[in-house]
Amino acid sequence: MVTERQRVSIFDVAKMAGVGVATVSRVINSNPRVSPLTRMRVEAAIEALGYHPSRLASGLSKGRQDMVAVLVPFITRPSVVARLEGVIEVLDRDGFGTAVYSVRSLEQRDRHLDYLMDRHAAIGVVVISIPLTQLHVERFRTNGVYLSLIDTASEGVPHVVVDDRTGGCLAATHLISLGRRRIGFIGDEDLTGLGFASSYKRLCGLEDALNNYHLEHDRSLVRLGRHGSLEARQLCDQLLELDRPPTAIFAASDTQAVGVLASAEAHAIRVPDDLAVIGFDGLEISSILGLSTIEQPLYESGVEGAKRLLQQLDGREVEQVKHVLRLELKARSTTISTHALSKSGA
Amino acid sequence: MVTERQRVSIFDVAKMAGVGVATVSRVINSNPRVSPLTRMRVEAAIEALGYHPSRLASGLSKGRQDMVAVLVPFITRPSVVARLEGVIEVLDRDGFGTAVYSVRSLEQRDRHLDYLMDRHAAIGVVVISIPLTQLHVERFRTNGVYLSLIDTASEGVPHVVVDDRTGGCLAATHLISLGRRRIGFIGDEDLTGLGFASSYKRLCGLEDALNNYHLEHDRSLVRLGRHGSLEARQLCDQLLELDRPPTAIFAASDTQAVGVLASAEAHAIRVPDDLAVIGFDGLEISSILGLSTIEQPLYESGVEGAKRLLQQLDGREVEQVKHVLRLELKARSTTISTHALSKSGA
DNA sequence: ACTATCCATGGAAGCGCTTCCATAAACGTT
DNA sequence: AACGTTTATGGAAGCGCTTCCATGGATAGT
Repeated sequence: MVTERQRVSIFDVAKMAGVGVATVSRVINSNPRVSPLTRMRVEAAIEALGYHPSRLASGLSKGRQDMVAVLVPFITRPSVVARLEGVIEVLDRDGFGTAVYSVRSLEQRDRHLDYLMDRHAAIGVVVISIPLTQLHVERFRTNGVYLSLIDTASEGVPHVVVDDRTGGCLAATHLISLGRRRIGFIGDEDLTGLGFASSYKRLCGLEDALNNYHLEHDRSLVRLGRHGSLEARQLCDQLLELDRPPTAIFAASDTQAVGVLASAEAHAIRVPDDLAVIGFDGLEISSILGLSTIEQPLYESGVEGAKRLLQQLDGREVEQVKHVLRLELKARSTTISTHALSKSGA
Repeated sequence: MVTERQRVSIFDVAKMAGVGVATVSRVINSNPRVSPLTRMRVEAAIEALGYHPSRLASGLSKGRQDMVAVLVPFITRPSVVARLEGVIEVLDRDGFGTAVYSVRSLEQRDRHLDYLMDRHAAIGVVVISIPLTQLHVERFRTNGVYLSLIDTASEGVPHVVVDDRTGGCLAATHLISLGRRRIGFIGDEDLTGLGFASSYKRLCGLEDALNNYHLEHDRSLVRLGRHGSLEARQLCDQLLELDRPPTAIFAASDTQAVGVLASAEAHAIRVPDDLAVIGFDGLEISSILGLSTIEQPLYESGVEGAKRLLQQLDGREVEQVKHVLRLELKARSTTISTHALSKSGA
């Protein structure tokens, strides 16, 4: 272990500057009640000593700290990361640190949640895409930990979401309007028990659309599996090898749609002629691949979610508990024939 | 502002259990020097009161805290996230929280670094893919903050890296061995001033390979731009529209290779027949797309990097300051004709 | 000129925890 | 039975900061 230099504390600075600790504290916290001369002396001492205030001590003393926790599932998913980026950016701009807690199981969710309930583990927490039980929410309230939800909702807690069901309907309606009738669906199977619901809601949206057109929904065209391109490709293989394969596929995410595209290619099935494909999310990959998709403002959801946490910290009421972001259909070359499309497809 | 319940402290627990605070502290920290009976009484009181120890107070008192900071550039890049995931996982397993600091500019890098130098902002920091100056490193040492580097190196600081240059050589050699002579390169231009070097090193590797075969390197086939599929596609467009377009392209990352593939498709250029394409990283997308690539263990680099930080925290010397992870050529259908390849390509 | 304010400042009491030290009880030893 | 050990436990002093309160000098109001 390295022999450590004795930490320089506020006391050392005070001594060197010939003032009291209270004054040093005022300087650090930009309290105006310090004469310019004194302030300069203190600043000089801080500089000379290479003093850094201890975040821990300050937090303890103030009874509040500058760390916000973010709970994220499967951090490798591009949609999650895009949201996270928005969160981090906003928090950083306001001087808060972001502690990321990754959860991939119920056990992990509860462990982290338990930890965070402690008022001092984080001043507030942002939850991305993980449904919370009413019990959790209650405990947050009891413990006085602020909470902001992204892509998940809970009674009375500020949350920013999109309408997945309507999004699903939008996607399906697009396919139907293109004359497709046999629409396959590839989505997530929730093996974690965490209760992810967006894939399911999008499927409901698909059925809504079918109903609107008085079309029967062939349940055998629905395939659920682990989230991922590889898994989606396998599921799609099953679909395409059916006696009566679908003429269109709606994938619950762009990631899965990529797998669908790969499967189609492997089966030498032409897209969009023989198979129309649409995804969900609007990841960069969709625009590169010319993948039609329902685009949602991921980054922005993070920004918005973080802002709403900050509002609470400031003691302001969040004016609009439920914030709904809009969805946008991006019709590209996996649903619309290329010659009918402008060159770029973006 | 919500009226807050008075926080329950260790003192309340002690009173309720009829013991001293020291004993409660021992129970919390699983100190064996507590009789089973007393332990039970204390635990009951903790439960009854819903007590949670304050991390801040504990950290302050112990003079160490349980938060590790991770500095990451462009958190949305899949390669960065994969590394980050490894880091988080290991730290979490050891009871450490992970504070993520995203840096996209020099200013941000320095601001975060300044902040972290304070011994108490984080017990240690893991830096991913961001070159540090000798000055920074020095200050870390002076301030007694532990440091572990991933995908970047610094004299005397534990780091885990791959040999990008050799990787580049590997990729290029593969292309050359396939009979390709005019090899284009699409890589990163460092607009941030942060000094990312891997793209450049991979380019050097390409030249090494060319030299090995006594081939001339046509510099006009090198195109650098912002990291991203879209940008890479544009750069590739330029290359493919040349009078003498390249017969192979080495992209500095899979993300960029995806852009290359899109460009080739738009130009109706057959891959791999007319154009062989190879990427770098081994992201999931490469295996889905059948993209040849140089695979590096990203997740593992995070794991390894975090472990080395932990070793330092434990006061153990890191045995091997420089840890080199191996690279692996994945030859798939963008370099090798499909019929010569097994079905899956993974 | 005298009091009522205001301001810059220092002292000291916490914030909630850990840990050193002291104490007393329980144990084993000869 | 007297002694040295070991063990469970409590008290109290910090950890480094913020902030309430008090103080004294300067300023302003009448």
